[in-house]
Amino acid sequence: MARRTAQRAAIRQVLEDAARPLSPTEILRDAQRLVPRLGLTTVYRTVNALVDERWLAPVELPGEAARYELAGKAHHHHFRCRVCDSVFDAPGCVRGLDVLVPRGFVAEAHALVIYGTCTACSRSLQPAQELVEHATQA
Amino acid sequence: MARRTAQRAAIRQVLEDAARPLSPTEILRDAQRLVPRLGLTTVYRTVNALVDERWLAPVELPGEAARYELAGKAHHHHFRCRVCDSVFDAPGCVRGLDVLVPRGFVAEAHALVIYGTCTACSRSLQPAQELVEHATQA
DNA sequence: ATAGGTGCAAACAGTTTGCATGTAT
DNA sequence: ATACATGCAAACTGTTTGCACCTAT
Repeated sequence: MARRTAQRAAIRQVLEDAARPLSPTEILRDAQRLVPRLGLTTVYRTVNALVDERWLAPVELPGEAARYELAGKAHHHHFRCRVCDSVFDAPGCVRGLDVLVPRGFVAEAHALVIYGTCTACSRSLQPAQELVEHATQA
Repeated sequence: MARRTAQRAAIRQVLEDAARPLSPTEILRDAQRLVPRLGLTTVYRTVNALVDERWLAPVELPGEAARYELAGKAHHHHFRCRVCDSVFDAPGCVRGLDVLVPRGFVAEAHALVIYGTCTACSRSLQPAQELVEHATQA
């Protein structure tokens, strides 16, 4: 990461502006508005480099592509909307995780993902669900 | 899953005997002791079928291949050993997850993975770590 | 006899790497 | 000028699919 290039600036910009963790393809899509010729390879290479230098933190999710967010945030977890597939930060943590750790095991870290419906999708889902039920009954 | 075949019997056997969730390759390795000609394709197909008919439950992990365990267990979570990469059940759950859910979001499910060192690896790690420190200092 | 199952090889998706070209320094 | 960065295409890994052969029913 020795040079200042347009693509790197664009990628950093996108991640700084992001309200939530982004996947490589999301980063590509957003950053291409700034640098249209940007390739997915460069996104991967840059993101990996930014993770290595601790500017980014990977947000890994069960059975899915990792998302990336700015490093250095306070300990938190993530919420994944099942409708729009977006991932959001869920600030805070819970106590008493120790009771889950089997005897003799040593816990060092944990990852928690909450699945559900985000605000925007809850709103637009209401009418959609009615339609589905309607269609199913008909 | 209409027919009773040697490979399916072997796969089921392995999963019934397993003390912890297994990945497709782990299933293959173990089941090949019973049916040497077994192929990975069949493991995938069978596992997927068993998940469809709710005999198996997938255990999906951040950034890793899914493991599979018998369905119908009580709600629980998982512990992943960073030394041997095995996954273990972590019985129980924690309360108070709701506080993490952003306002307006609707939570439906959650997944929790605890990372650390399992009993067996904690034991064998002690001498190994000393070796590492020794080597590093030297 | 025949529908269903198996295994190989090929297809696939997501990610990484090799290499020739381009560009910040 | 030159080392570093980019983008394409090819390689790779884990998983799925097509197809000819096999086998439980």
